[in-house]
Amino acid sequence: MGTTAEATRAMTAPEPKYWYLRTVLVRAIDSEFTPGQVLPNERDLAARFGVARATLRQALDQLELEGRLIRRRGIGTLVAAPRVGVPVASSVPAGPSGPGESGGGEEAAEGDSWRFVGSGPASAPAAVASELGVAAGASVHTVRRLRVVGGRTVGTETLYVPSAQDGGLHAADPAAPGPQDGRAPLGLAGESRAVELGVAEDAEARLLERPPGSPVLVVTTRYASEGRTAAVAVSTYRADTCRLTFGPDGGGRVEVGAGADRPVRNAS
Amino acid sequence: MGTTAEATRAMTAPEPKYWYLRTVLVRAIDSEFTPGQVLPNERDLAARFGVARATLRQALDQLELEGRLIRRRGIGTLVAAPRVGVPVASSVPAGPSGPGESGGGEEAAEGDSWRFVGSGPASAPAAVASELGVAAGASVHTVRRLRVVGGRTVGTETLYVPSAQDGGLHAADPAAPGPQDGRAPLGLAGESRAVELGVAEDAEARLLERPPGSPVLVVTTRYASEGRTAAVAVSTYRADTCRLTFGPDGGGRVEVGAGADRPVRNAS
DNA sequence: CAGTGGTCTAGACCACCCT
DNA sequence: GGGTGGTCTAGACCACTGA
Repeated sequence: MGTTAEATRAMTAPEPKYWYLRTVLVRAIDSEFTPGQVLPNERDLAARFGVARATLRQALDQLELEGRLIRRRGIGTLVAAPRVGVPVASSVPAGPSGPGESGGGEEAAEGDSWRFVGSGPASAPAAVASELGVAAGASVHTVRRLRVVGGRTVGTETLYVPSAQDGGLHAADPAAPGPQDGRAPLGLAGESRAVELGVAEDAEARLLERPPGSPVLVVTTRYASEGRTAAVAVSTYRADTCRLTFGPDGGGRVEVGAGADRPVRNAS
Repeated sequence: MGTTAEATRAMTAPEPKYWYLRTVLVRAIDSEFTPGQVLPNERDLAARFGVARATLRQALDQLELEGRLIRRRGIGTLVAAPRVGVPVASSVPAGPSGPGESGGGEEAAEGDSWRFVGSGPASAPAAVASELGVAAGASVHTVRRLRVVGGRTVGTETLYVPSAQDGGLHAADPAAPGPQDGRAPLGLAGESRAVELGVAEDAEARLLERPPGSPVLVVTTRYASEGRTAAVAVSTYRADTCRLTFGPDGGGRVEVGAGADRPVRNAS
């Protein structure tokens, strides 16, 4: 019984203990726990599995990275709810009954909005400068806002616009407190996006209510106008709680718990 | 001298050592090293900074997660090259001079293709089943392929198609070895995608030439036909080396080293 | 073989939360 | 105060690489 796992562990380059623990914990979480429930504390778990606490923590680190667990200092380790689907606008005009107050949501936990934080001039970071085609360190106009879903801050966004063109674009200032639609800031067409993994720096971590170093999904959006990049937005989303959704249908409404619960990656 | 950092460390909830180390290393990497260069070994670095090796490793873990470092057992710790931009097709018809052989790339390191791995029936994982609207565990047709960029395997993809409709769709089998275009498999419109963070399981880790538990970007694509989901594809991309690009322009060609080197996330 | 990163241990102290 | 997760240590052994 259960010899399968142990046999695997014995031969062919022994599986690390922490990876084995992760497997066991995944099964336990999926079958015997429900979201919000607290797991036994780390010292107990380590003792129960007969490993050092550091080894157990290595397994928990994995599960937290996968968004299956949430660890809170002073509280305990909780089973996480499925990730919330966060629409990343895709040039889709806000449909009838614009989002923000939900127009027929599937869950109670709606409420998708942007919260204005601040704006002002700043010297363009290297990457942004090259993207905008301005000199490195040149002064650009920035707008900072937060993405709030279901009362939780899940992301941040900084919009960079060359100071020169500010006048023309600022007319319909996109990130002002007002508009809560998921549409593209600025009345521009031809966006292109890139998504990659990053970690939250100090200031950002505070905004996202996470410790520094927490994984985030970094979305870089280029807004093109007349063939040139008119603005760049850099957004970061909590990787633990967010599933970014793209495309025509995902462009408007927050999905929570809808659709697949977990990414699937076991063929055969 | 350097009192700034230490003063910060002293007051206001002392910054963890590993986070401070990360900051120092980031600066060193960006200024004094070039991609491919090897760092001093962990024991030396730890001694140099006056910390335990485990603490230093915590800092290196962060940097590896950010894609700034690559650690190879038996070799050393290398400075990573900027992430490669991997186009995620967006229903854009392959332009003239279809991708695959490059039609005017900006770098020599081109070569973007899919490599067929295998196909066959499989019982649908829960999440896929619900997405396709079939019974959990129902038999579905699967196609597995690898994304190869510049000779390196950077991603995997598993396509799930309900067995019932197989006949009709299979006519233009999309994932067969032949077609190397970045276009959507199946001649379907109305895709929608979701991106989230995951970790590579054992089999997948081998395909991606990474240890189990490595972070991956999981892309779930729904292919709609006549308002219903006709197929689901689950792709995973190495989070350390990939920057996923979306949109009209990013839809065809691999960017490497083009554009921004690093995501920018320091407004102020 | 020597050198590297990967894993694991046993223990300590700290920061935070709740009662 | 008592319990929790977060950080850090000093040391050990293993697995892999390359000469």
